[in-house]
Amino acid sequence: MLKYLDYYRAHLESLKKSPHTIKQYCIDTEQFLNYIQKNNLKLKEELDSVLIGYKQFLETEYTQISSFNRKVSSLKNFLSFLQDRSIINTVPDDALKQNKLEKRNIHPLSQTRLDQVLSVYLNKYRRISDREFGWIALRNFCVTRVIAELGLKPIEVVEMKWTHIHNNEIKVIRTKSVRTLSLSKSLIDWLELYKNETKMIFPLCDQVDYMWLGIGNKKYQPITEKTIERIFQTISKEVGFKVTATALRYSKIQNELDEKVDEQLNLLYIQLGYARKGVLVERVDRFTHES
DNA sequence: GTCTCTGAGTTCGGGCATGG
DNA sequence: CCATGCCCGAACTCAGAGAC
Repeated sequence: MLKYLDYYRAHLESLKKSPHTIKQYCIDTEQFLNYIQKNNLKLKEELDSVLIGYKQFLETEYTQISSFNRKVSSLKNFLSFLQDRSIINTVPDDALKQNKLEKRNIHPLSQTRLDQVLSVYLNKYRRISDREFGWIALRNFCVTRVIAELGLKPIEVVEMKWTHIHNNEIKVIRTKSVRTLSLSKSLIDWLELYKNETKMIFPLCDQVDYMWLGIGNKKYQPITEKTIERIFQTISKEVGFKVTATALRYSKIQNELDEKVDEQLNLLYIQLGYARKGVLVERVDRFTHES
């Protein structure tokens, strides 16, 4: 049964699908084939009932509708691959309908919690006398400040470069877009301080444009998203509740919304790096104001 | 215009490796 | 030992395109 998986992978590769897609499709397909095997089902003869059972399995397994839909989507792709090779007769596409997305609430951080989060590395920085660890605390504080203030995603943070900053503005450069955000006076001062401290630790840092450097086994290399993730893991442990970069980003969006009126949404979605207004509107819809 | 699906990219958690 | 990179599987998010 699992031999189909190898054929399928070769098929996807021949279509020059991106490695991400191939990987995800194969994970999904392997899961499907394992399900059939474990339950002693026949793919060809019992396809309709297999699909009914499998959809139920997915539904109970994945509470996120978007995840469920992604699984169904790749299952559909796999089944039409089988159909093209006459391994199955038909792809019953009504059995492969995606579920409707329902709204899930986003809980932005309260101001109190936001302050707690920001103060973790600030306090460390003030407390620590060791030169290197002090610098790390300063770096991590600046990273959290940047995310809280600019609402950046982790990937956008690790790609920040000094030359993207001009006066009080920073350009956030993505594959297909650039947006310019303004920096507060306070943030500029912190970044300036961080830059000077960095020079003390890394004498040659002038030759590196990346803003956020690592101190471990890869000196003079920019940190990765993983390090950002770990910064938030540490913060979570200290404050006693779970906080992620995404939560900070959403909190920033909500703060912006509180200040801006509806018609300015148009500007806001560009500023926050959404390609369409719809995405932001959907997100806004999910905010709850209980906190 | 708005909704749906798809392909691709990002985030997350956790294990292991490495250089200081 | 620490910080952090690298890798993996899995979940989640996003954007383009086509359907309605």
